[in-house]
Order: sequence, then structure tokens, then C-alpha cells
Amino acid sequence: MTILRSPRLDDGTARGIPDATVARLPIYLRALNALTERGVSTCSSNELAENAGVNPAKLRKDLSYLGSYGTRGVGYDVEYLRYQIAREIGQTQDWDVVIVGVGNLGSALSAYQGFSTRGIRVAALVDADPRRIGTTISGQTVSSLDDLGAIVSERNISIGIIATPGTAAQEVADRLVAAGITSILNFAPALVQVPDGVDVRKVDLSIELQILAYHEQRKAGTDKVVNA
Amino acid sequence: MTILRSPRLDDGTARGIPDATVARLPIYLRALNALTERGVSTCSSNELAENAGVNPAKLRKDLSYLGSYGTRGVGYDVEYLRYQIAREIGQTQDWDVVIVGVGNLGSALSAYQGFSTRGIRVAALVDADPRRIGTTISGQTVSSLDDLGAIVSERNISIGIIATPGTAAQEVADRLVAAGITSILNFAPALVQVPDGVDVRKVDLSIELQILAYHEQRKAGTDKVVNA
DNA sequence: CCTTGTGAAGCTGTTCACAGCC
DNA sequence: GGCTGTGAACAGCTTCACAAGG
Repeated sequence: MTILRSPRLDDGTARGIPDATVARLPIYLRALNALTERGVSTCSSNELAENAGVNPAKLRKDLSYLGSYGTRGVGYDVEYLRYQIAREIGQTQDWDVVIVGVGNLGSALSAYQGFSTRGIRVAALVDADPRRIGTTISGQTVSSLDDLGAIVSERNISIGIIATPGTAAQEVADRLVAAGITSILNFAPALVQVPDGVDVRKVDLSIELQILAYHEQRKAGTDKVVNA
Repeated sequence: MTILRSPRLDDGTARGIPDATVARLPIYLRALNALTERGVSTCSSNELAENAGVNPAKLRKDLSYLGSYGTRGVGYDVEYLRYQIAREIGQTQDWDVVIVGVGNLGSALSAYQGFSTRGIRVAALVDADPRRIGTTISGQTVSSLDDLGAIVSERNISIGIIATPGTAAQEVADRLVAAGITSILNFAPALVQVPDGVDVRKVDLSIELQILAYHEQRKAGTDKVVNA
């Protein structure tokens, strides 16, 4: 039997949620947390969609992949829906991550406040530079890249963050994979190749700005035409 | 006349390039730079696609939105194509950006090596905290958020980066817009509302990890079934 | 009456496969 | 012969509009 990327499997459980939906579930979770803090206990798809910055129909379709957690004519129970989404995206447990590279970016990430409330725990910092190994950053001792395997298996870490220069990215990725890591978030401006079964997501700081620059250029160019 | 989002306008110039393509052009640029450094002066779509990590057909279609810059039976001239893409995405000039918030993340961004070679120049740093104002970070003096208007118009800045906590994000966005900024890169974990004509892109560090965590959870759950 | 959940339509993006051209 | 450029088929995502149901 081949497993297809279909919304539902034959056992009836909602599975194979579309990528675009998965990427928005954390946003909904954040919006629901904000509503809880404001003391709101029930909300409509309109309200929640507004708080999340999406179209209400899209929100309802997204939620429909998880199950039927709303009540027609009423809306959604904030706490109940929050729990269901949290469970779906694995937010009922904490996820330990290892950061490779404690330069400016790696250090900033290790101190980032936003992780802990989202179920992310920075469990280890490693670097290849001997001058950094042994130093303390955000209360954690920096270990050697050579100890990666031991650290990953010891602490049961499955997610790694690459925060090195681009030139080191592939080598670091190889080491992460060898250490047993199966999900990588890559901040280095370089393409990394990994075997099947390992997920890589890439965040490229320059590219985001370059995209904005493209639109700026277009605005500047069309001003003459549009504001005629 | 209404301006539609069509690949070509009637004047024949290639305009209205699809968003997905725009997002990849900087990647192609990077791949071309890498080829130049290796002394490669001509390449096929296969070669370039491999370096960029995309399907060759997609690469060719992307490039076709810019014009016909290849030679059938031969391939692309690396330097020529590099220039054409650079021109298209506004990379022939440098873009000045202002970073708002010089906490860990803002400081890391101000020191980020990857910007300068991609036509991005961090021209100013501002913060609301009086203890930070006047300090020097990466060779730049931190100014007051209150001076944003003067700084932006004086240095002709059109792109702003929000690197503050989520609670300050909307206020900062409002100030950026008031100062004349028309493109914003938002690192704060919060939705910001801006008027029409202002572009916002969002980079959410937690969400990227949450997406990876979701896939990790799925891998863990299906292991039992798949490895039966 | 109100709001969810969802088929169906429409749109955007990707991939195929081949005509066109060097 | 070989590689580009592109129409056409395909796949995925978004939006609409309404039936279903509290």
C-alpha cells in the first residue's frame, strides 16, 4: 500500500494536512492564546480569522482538516480549539533543539524569548571555534561540534539549527544528520543536501529584504505612470 | 485601464513577475555568483538549477518571465544572466534599511555579514529604550525611535526592519509608516496592520521550528506503521 | 437565525513534453 | 545534436456560496 498525501486516510483520522495549512496552525494557536489572555472564551471564525490575519473561509477550511471542533450557529470554544491545534502540531510536549554556531545570530537565537512559550527549548549550543567552546551564552555552556553525536543522543534532540556562515553549512548539516537529527532549520545562506527522511527548512534573511527591494523598485518605477 | 497581475504588459516589457518567481530570483543570483567564483562562464539550465536546488523546467520558466537571455543549444552566459537578474530585482543599487530594536536579534542583524554582498546596507539603528540610545553597535550609533522621521527622510530609507518584542510591533509599524517607510520586514511574533501601498513580510522564528516539530511528530508516529 | 463545514469554482504555481532555434 | 522557451496538463491552494445543523 502506498501512502498518498491525502487529507484523510482510511482509518478515518485526519492526516496528511496540507503544507499551507500546517504553516498557519501556529498562527491560529497564537491568536487563540491572545484571545484567552483577553478573557474571550468563545469566538467565531470571523473573529479568529481577523486576529490571525487570514480570510475566514480559509480558516474554516484549515480547521476542517483537523476535525469538526466548532459549533454551528455559535463558533469555537477558544480553550478547546487551542488544545486540539496544540495536540495536532505536537505542542503538548516541548521540543529540544541544538544550535550550531554561536556567532551573532546563534547567540541571538539562544536568547530568543519567543521559543519557550511555543514549546521550543534550546537544549544545547555547539560551535567549531575553540575560542568559543567552553564559554557561556544565555546560561548555557558552548560545546564542541565534535561532541554533537553524544549531545544529541543523550538529550534526545531531533531538531537542529544551523547558524553558521554559508561555507560551513553543508558540513554542519552532514554532521547533524550523522548525529541522528531529522529536522534542520537552516539560517546559513547556502543550499544544503540531506538524505531522504530529513526535513530542511530555510530562513534567508537577505532574500526577504531582496524581495522587498524588488517591490520598492517597482513602486518607484510605476509612480510616474500611476500618479499621472 | 486596470493593471492586471499579468506576466506581460502591452508595452512588451516583462512585468508582473509571479511572486513565487520573484522569491527565487535572489537564489539564482547567489548560484550565479558561486559559478562566477568557480570560473564558470557558461551554464545550462540543468547546471544552474542544480546549484539553486530547483527543477530545471521551473528555472527556465522563471527566467522566461524576464526575457530570453539564454542561447538554445548552448545555455546561459553566467555574467550576462547575473546582470539581468540583478537589474530586475533592483540589485544594481544598494538599499538602505533601518533596524528598529537593538536587542539580541536587532544587534545580530546589524552585524550580519550576508547583507552587504546582496545590496543591503544597514543605514541606521533605532530603539525606544533610553539606555540603548547613544550606544554603538556594529560601528553605528543607536538613535532614538523619536528621530525616525528625520533619519528616514535624510538618508532616503525605504525599508524598515522590526526587531522588537511582539507587543511593540504595531506601534513601531505605525511609526515606520508615518516616517515614510513603504516596505517592512517584521521579525516580531505579532501581526501588524499597515495601509495599502506598504508591503510587509514576516519572518517568524518560532513558527519555522513549530512546523518542523509537526513533521517530527508525524515521523515518530508513523515509524511504527511504516517500519512494520 | 446564525455560523460552521464543505463541494465546487477559480486561481496560482509546478511539471511535462516538445517545438523552435542555435 | 542539444538546450532553451513555452503551451498545455496537472497539482495545490484559496475563495465562494450554500447546505447542514445547532
